Amino acid sequence: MNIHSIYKPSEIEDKWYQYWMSNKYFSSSPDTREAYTVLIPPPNVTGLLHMGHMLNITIQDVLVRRARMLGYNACWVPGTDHASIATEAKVVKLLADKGISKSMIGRDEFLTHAWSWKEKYGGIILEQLKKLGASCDWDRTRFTMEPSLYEAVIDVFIDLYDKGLIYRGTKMVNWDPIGQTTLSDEEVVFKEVADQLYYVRYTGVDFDGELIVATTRPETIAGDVAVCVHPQDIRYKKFIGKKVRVPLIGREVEIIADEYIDKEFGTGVLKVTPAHDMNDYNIGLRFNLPVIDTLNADGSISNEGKLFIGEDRFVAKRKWIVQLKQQGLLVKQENHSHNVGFSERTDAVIEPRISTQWFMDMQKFMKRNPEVLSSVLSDEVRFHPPKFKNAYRYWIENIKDWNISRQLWWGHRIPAWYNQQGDCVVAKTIHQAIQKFAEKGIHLEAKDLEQDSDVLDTWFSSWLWPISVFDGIGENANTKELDYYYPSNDLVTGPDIMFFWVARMIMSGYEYKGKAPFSNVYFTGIVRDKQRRKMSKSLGNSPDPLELIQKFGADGVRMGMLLCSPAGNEILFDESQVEQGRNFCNKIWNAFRLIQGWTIVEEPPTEASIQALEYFEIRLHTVLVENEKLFSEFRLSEALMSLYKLIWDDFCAIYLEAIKPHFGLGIERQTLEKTQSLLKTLMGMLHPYMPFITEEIYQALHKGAPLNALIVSDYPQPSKTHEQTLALEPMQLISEIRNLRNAKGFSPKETLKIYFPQDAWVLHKKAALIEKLANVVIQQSAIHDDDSSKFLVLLIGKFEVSVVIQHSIDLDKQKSELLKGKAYFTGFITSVSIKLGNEKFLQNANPAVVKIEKKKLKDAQDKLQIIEKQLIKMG
RNA sequence: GGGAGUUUAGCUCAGCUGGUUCAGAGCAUCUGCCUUACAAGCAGAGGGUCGGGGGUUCGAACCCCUCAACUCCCA
Repeated sequence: MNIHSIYKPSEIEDKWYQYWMSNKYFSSSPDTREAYTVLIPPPNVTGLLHMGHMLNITIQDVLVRRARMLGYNACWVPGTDHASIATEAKVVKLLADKGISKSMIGRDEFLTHAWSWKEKYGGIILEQLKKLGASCDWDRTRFTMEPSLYEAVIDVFIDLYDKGLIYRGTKMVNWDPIGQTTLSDEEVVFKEVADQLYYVRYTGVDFDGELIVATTRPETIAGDVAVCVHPQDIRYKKFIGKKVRVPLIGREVEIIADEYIDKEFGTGVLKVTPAHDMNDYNIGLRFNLPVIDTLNADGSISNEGKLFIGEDRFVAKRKWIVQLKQQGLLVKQENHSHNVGFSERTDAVIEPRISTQWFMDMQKFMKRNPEVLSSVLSDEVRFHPPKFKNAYRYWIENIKDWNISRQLWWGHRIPAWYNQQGDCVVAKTIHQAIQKFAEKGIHLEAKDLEQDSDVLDTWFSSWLWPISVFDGIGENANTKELDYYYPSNDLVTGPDIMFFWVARMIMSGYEYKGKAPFSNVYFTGIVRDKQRRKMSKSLGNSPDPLELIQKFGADGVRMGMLLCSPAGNEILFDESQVEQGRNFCNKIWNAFRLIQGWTIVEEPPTEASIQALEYFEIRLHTVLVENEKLFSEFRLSEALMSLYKLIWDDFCAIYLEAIKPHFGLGIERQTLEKTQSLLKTLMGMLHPYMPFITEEIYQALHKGAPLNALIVSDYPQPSKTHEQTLALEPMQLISEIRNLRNAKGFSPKETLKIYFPQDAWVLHKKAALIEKLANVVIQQSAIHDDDSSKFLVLLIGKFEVSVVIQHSIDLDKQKSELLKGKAYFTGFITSVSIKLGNEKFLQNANPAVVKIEKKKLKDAQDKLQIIEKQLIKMG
């Protein structure tokens, strides 16, 4: 058989993906088996596959494929998220390039453009996932804005409104001047910014002198309605109740006092601008101050701003500074760094802004659903790693009302209707709205009504994902599928959306299903480059995932990503990791080639084959048991590593080398068949991680006609008959003989003679294996030669192994090595003896520990004795 | 400003309730090998005062205190 010596993933990957798809192996429908459900964190329709997805999807696929092989009815639901702000921004830009604005074309036409954009680009990311091998049930692909999911969101809104959990209110909210919409608190990202602190003169009106106010935002001075000092501040106590003049504007405002003021900050005097700062707004409420909004929605100065009207806020800021300087009103400026909020989506600097929005009353919601917190604290919903529980708890305990309206068109339109007087009802259709108005005693017609023009926060749809993908919520709920698949099992996502999404899914789960939507949440790390920088488009430090797959193969990439990504840790991506994955594929490929190339002879298995098999089966059993435990703890990378070592070291380097026939000879039938079956088992164990190469080899071993494809065959189970422990001495002996060859420069081709005593039964049991792997011949009788220059002695456990040497050896070096050993064991014996001589140790330590210490002492004494005997022989 | 976490080999990380000869793994490095599956390979080796200091204990990488550095979250 002629198989290429280099594994070529591109030649087989598409073939197997097609095969799995056409055989419907990914699809799931309810049956008598137990369900195993995973919901994809829906990527944005605007998104392209990046390294974060690669990691995330790989982990999910490993879990899903493993569950499928374990006999669960595995269901992995894919889909995408409409991403209001991001998508709308893309479409707006696309239209702007053609000279078209939203207001020119109106809502309906804009949405037509948005939909066609979605149709064109929205599916790209899902196609990319297929290249990675994702075994999603593609027939179940959902989109958060498709009709039934849209309807579910609207129904939930109405339901929560009717329950009194949603209200409309006027509050200070986060305003994104670029997206021109409000944002929830979670969508604001605070960053440390190096800025200037400006000291500005406010001259007294009814007193001589002035107050100096330190501010970072001179452009909002026009909105000042007071200045405020601390009531206990002796510097300013005398001015409280007097008036100052607002610089450049001339407005007279009062000097008020409030505990909120930090006496140490700046001059201890704060200018109060309720329209543009959360804290100022609160002070304004306490003192019943007016609100002067000096900014427009797009961040330019409004008419109320008096100066530089229409200029952008940042331009206006510079102009204000110049003007203040010219008028001698700027005392000084100094460097000052502070935290500034940015829009998560558009990166615009957020403006606090008073506006009327829809909110969800979270305090009330949490009172109805205390399990949202308790389930996580009690591990009913387990976080991996658990350290994220703290952050979750803090967030829930300090939860703020959720601003759910967005001033956008792309999204779920809020089902609220207003008449010309501004009265409002919440209803699914205009007809129902008319009816609800009628119930209030207001009679009107459709033409008198207008629907709220805003849409809902994207997360207000994603939080229903675990239920809505099964059409399990809303007026037309069909609970047949939901009852079977809900709750899902494991959720894999990044810690950055713990509040946005994970927490809220738990909320909707309890509100609508009375239980959490999943049992495990696995938080992946954030993928960074070697310099610990986040992977980002602007830095250009992210490799193109598809190119990576092209170059290293999907299996190689999957393995590379997984090897270095324990749960919750950051993963520092480097191409060398994927290279390791590729090399591993090649190794497996060549093991397969070797086996396929053998010719059969009708002979019983050799001793070496039998012994190698005994060794390997114990290792196999151990790793299978180990893997079960590691999987239960979501320690995927460790499980993979142990599998890597099992295949590379135990299977290839030891087992295959031991059974390998000498050149020109054939393999015993029974050994070959056993070996093929072992390789099948290994392919099964590895399949969840590296689906393509394992399916290829598995099928080839079955000559293309297996009973079941590997993807749906049984996951290997540890056998009960291999509980014995692995005797390490033979392996140690092999390794020491090889080491000796290396150190002394003996050729691996030269067969050495060795001898070990009859009572060294652990070695005798593996005699044939030792002979083959170490290239030695074991002598049956002791080597009688007083000339110690003719042989070397190795200490294996407590057995002396003599190696006959034809070459002259360096006796002094040999002796000094023995002396080193002597010193070590003498020291060791001393320290253990002291421990065992210590009354307190004997009293306090666990008896088992004492026993172990005694054994350690005995072993060390034996070894020391052997070394000493050796030294005496050498003279 | 408040909170959480991290610090173990050159790099990325394991190390469970303090006790096996416990200081580990992979990668990288170095040495020797193109040995008939694989140089994307084989056989070996070296490498760490477990961030610093103090304490508790018969015994500390592990528990406590303190200092330092880094990361994340919240305001």
